[in-house]
Amino acid sequence: MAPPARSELSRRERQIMDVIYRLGRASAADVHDALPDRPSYSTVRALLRVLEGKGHLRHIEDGPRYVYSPTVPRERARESALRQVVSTFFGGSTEAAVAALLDLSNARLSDSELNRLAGLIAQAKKEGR
Amino acid sequence: MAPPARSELSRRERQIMDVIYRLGRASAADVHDALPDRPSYSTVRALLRVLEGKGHLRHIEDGPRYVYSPTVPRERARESALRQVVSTFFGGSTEAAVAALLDLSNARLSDSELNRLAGLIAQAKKEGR
DNA sequence: AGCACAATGCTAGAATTTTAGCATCTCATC
DNA sequence: GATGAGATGCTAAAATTCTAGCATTGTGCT
Repeated sequence: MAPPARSELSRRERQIMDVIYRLGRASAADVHDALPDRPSYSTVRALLRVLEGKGHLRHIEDGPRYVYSPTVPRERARESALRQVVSTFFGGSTEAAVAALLDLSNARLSDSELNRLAGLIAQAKKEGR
Repeated sequence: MAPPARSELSRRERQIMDVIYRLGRASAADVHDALPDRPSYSTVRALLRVLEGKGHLRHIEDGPRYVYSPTVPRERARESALRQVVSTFFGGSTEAAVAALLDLSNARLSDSELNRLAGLIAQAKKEGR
């Protein structure tokens, strides 16, 4: 019953899962609005049903409409996503990935953010992790 | 002629691109070996040709065989990948993403790695970025 | 109770993706 | 220069994905 790995998702399925992770939870209309190359509303609903059938999504009823959310919580999903990126693009080096993140042109971290990160690193060092 | 966005890739295409980014460059046989649910060798070659046609890959001849490499260099591709993850799973917060990376259970950064990162952060602070 | 609005379920067809087989070519070796 | 191993190109068909239309159901308002 475990949801298939993300790498098993088809193109549209992936796009939809991304939208839902971005929004946290979403109605069919929300997904429809956010999707690139918007297919018909009807299509979106069909895909949501497929994703639910495969165990990627669940829904609750909010009045007349369904609100979908991922079965794999955001925190776990993003952990996998990070691992995937680190392994595919950074040869497994977390350090290199962090460095690249700090370099992202649109990153523009504020001083307080940088201070917090410095704190996290200091702590990691202390813990001998 | 620009290669379509990564989000446009089909399932197998994506898997193949991941393999090639992981390896840097790869022959059809390399890709075949690394692919999950290994399809036939012939299938892999067909997909490589498709990806080349779409502008994602190029190849050079190495004696009798083709060696494929991405048209978008690793550095640019990984930047996009990071942006994508940050935006989808971290609400656009680079800080949160870095914190999550440091937390990855299998990360185990060494002291020297942590020191280097601390240096990078100090530098970012200095540069007022 | 009746009506309009907005949602869902289902189903079938189009389009794309994925697959494998077969013919051909090249390189190294004998 | 003939042969075998291993590579590629092409093509057609299976499988999956994607799509939209239509029927139905439910909600809230008058």
